[in-house]
Amino acid sequence: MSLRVSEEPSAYASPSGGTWDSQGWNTVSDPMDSPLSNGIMCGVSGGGAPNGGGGGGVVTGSTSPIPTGTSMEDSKTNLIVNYLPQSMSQEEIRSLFGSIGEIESCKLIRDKLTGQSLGYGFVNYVDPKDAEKAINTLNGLRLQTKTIKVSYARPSSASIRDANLYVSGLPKGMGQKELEGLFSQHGRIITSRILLDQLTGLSRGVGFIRFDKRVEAEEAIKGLNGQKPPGAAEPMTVKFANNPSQKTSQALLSQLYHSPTRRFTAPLQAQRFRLDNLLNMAYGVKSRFSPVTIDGMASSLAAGVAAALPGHHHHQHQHGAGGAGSAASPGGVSGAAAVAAAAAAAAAAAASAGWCIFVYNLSPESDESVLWQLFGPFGAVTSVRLIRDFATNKCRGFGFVTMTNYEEAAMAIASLNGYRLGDRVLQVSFKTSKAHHHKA
DNA sequence: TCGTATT
Repeated sequence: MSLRVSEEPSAYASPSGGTWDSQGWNTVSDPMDSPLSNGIMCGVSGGGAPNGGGGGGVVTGSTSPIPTGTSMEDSKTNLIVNYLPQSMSQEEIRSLFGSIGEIESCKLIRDKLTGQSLGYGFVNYVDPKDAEKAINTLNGLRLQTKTIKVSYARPSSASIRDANLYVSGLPKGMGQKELEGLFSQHGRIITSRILLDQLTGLSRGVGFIRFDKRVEAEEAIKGLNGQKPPGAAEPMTVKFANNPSQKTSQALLSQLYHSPTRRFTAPLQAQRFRLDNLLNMAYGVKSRFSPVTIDGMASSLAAGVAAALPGHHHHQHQHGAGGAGSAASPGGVSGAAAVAAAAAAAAAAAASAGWCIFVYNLSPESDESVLWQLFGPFGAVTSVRLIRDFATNKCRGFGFVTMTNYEEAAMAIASLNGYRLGDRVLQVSFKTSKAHHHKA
């Protein structure tokens, strides 16, 4: 069975740079306004606002990290991590959660076709104490526009799949608690959310309910679809939610399919946007100023961009006659496949290179998570490294953070340099000795 | 009238 790719450019294949993962600076909170000690929501919350008052404010949802009413015998070390930023890789997750304790295994769930992150993953610790510590320290951590959720994973089984409901026609005045009250008679609710209008913050009258078990969701549909909520004038619609990622798979494939011929003919500027768009779609790489260079593919583009960047000490690449177009498919045998491979290579390079930032005047008690907390809200963080004293294992007062995108790194530096952390004033700058850091 | 929660 072959893959059918639409000939029509889909709305998602627009080269004009629009992405469904719209992350903007407007959603990045000012660190001055949210001290670290308040930036993390710990443990079991009694149902307070899950978004920490910041972020996009598009949705409201429950984030109780510990499954109530379930024995935890089988989930003392294995965690599920939800609401991960689109650009976060498995290795970044390992880096983040590895700062808590030894990890037995770690897996980011990806779309089978495109490799796109589905926004959640699993971290299994060796020691149950570390799993508990990860929930207490990392649940509610804000990374980019997301607030991650860290909770014990339920035992995997078919009965808990496809248990997510989409509800529309809710009274605008109905809140999350009332929504849960309505649905809880049919089973245990894992998450609920009501979508809010971006501008007004008011309910859009639609939401999601995820039950623990699919049978519970089925019963809820039977009992509530077409019913009027208490006091409501109109009936609501309750149905299974769309299966995620279908649309994005199509979009990426369509994008790849339409790319090859244009790669040869488009002017340089257009090609740069196209490459960026490809990266964006493939891995959520946002910036047009990625420091990545891809040998034989886009090195001249990258060099050209690099030359225009202040404070960028990137070493010069020899850009041969091939230039930007030289990586396109040989002989056009499999254009889409070639571009897909090139995009994958570019994205892999993007994931392993970046802008290295020097952070000075950290307290001896600091750990890696503080670096994630400080820099995560500004954009894609590839890795953090806290320098410790060999004997005491205490922080020697400095560390390094690698960020994927120049603009995000620059914004982080501008914002965090001089930031008061406890009784210390941080010094934050691009690392000066080397151009940028490549992970081993 | 649809965000990304079970390897």
